[in-house]
Amino acid sequence: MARASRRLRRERSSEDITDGQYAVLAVLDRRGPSSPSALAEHERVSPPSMTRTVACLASSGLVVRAGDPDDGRRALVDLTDAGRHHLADTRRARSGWLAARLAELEPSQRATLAEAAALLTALAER
Amino acid sequence: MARASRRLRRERSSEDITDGQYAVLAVLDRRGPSSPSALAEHERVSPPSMTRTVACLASSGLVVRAGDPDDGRRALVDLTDAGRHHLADTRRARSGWLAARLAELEPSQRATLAEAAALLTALAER
DNA sequence: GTCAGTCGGTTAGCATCGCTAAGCAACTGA
DNA sequence: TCAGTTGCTTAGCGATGCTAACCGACTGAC
Repeated sequence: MARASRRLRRERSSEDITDGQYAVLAVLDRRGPSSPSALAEHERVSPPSMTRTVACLASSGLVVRAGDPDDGRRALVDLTDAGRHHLADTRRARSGWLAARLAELEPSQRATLAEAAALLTALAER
Repeated sequence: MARASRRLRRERSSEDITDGQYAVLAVLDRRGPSSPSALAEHERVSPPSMTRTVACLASSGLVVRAGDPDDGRRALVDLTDAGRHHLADTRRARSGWLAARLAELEPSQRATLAEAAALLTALAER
């Protein structure tokens, strides 16, 4: 996994958004506004790490932080329109190399990878 | 993959050897003495990064660097006895959590993960 | 034989990303 | 009302990745 991750990273080196930031944008897109701690738990990262990631996205204008009206401690992070567009652009850019590699595989091999991804996701939640 | 990696890392946080260092020890054990550049290529890492990893292992006495008698530029990295022992210890320590999680899966699911690992290894080599 | 170019490895220095410790403000319950 | 908890952030460290630049050893053309 580590070797594959490093190999993949090489293909994305020219992008202006990091891996962790992209993951957060994707989660916000799929799940809607989320609190920093919910994002941290989902990504299996400590709250301070998520604070930093969110701060970076916010300073780029891709997300906004809003206070929860019911609980002054709580914050809610949400995508901006710029964030949504950026997510779409990044998705397009990232699909290139990996999609080409996946296309070279047998359908059953792609299925194996998909199943393994689900297993790893479940494993990460233990 | 990123989430699973971070989850796994939590289980190893108390160890005295890092992930990359462990990987290098394992490669040396399996393949025998190797040059830094061969190690770097295998791990999909830049030569300077591997230099640092090897230097750290060497200063811990787990590997030794020897010059190639035929080519003065070349270096060969090899395990010391301490390195071999350390590798065995670390292997034992690391197997705990993951082995327990894997034991909870169906045999077919473990097979899926094994196949996926092979596919990812091949993918990393492209 | 020599000297320019290449090659393997390293050093220097930077960015990112993970963490823990500690702080602050908001909430909660005895 | 006030002590404890909770959610988030700030501060600061360590590990890991990179590129640029350097050095000594080799190689090949002359």
